[in-house]
Amino acid sequence: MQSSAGARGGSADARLDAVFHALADRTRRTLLARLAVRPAMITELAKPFDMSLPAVSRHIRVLEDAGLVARNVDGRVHECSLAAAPLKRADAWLVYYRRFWQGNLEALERYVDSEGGAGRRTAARGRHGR
Amino acid sequence: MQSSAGARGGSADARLDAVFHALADRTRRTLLARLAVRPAMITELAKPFDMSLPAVSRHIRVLEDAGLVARNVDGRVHECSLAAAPLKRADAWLVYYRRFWQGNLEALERYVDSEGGAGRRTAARGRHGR
DNA sequence: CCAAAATTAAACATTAATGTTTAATATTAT
DNA sequence: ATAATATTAAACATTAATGTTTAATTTTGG
Repeated sequence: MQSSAGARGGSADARLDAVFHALADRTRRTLLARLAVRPAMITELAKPFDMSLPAVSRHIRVLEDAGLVARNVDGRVHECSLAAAPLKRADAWLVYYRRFWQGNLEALERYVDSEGGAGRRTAARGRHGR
Repeated sequence: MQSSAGARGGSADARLDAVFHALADRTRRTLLARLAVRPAMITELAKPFDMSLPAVSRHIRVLEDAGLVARNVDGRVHECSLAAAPLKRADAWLVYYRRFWQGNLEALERYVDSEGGAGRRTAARGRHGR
């Protein structure tokens, strides 16, 4: 697979940085949700937002750079579509922590035992103030 | 209980923003991985990093604000521990897109089924027997 | 009491992220 | 050829994010 436009290029860490950063914005998440329905062009994607077209255009660019959006230029129209592969990466990162909230204590206990650690449960620990 | 620093407070969107933003940094992801092993105090957490202690302290604060780290102050020592609940939120967001990379319809079915609880929809029940 | 230890607060310097508005660039349609 | 479309590029203004270094603050061990 060649390195074309978005997503690739950096280390695994840099790629995760890009993906999580792309997801850390409501507008961009909304764009992804929209693209999950079906592909659309920039103007169309921008319509629902109370924001200038260039601004949305750049949000899409961020998504594209993270590899989350693929772009197919046809004349003056740029058709964007969802490219979920990088989400798989995010999911793969996340899966490691799933055991901490799934209540699957067996896996956690097994792990803690193997570490011989002073592990405690990670539910809601004490409050804190500052 | 006042709404102090961590996690809650904002809208679902704001919370997701905070979580994804917190994850969009290698240092912070490394901190979480470390805390997944066992709780630790700030100084201890900072040691492995080639960065000043205050800098790490602030990374931890970002994680705390996202609700990903719980802090238990004991004297001058702040013991931090992983609080994975917000990751569940991120995971819940992500799961919607899982079908886009899993290529099979089982994932979609799993998703639709898991809609049960609050907003259950019966549409795709028993579509394609398996 | 006093110095060491554990942390955060302050004060700064830099760079990244976001939005806006106003061009500039291609493409198409008339 | 022109004008209308679809998009990005530029130029700016602002605010957020990160790091550093140098104080404060609060505890704790002697």
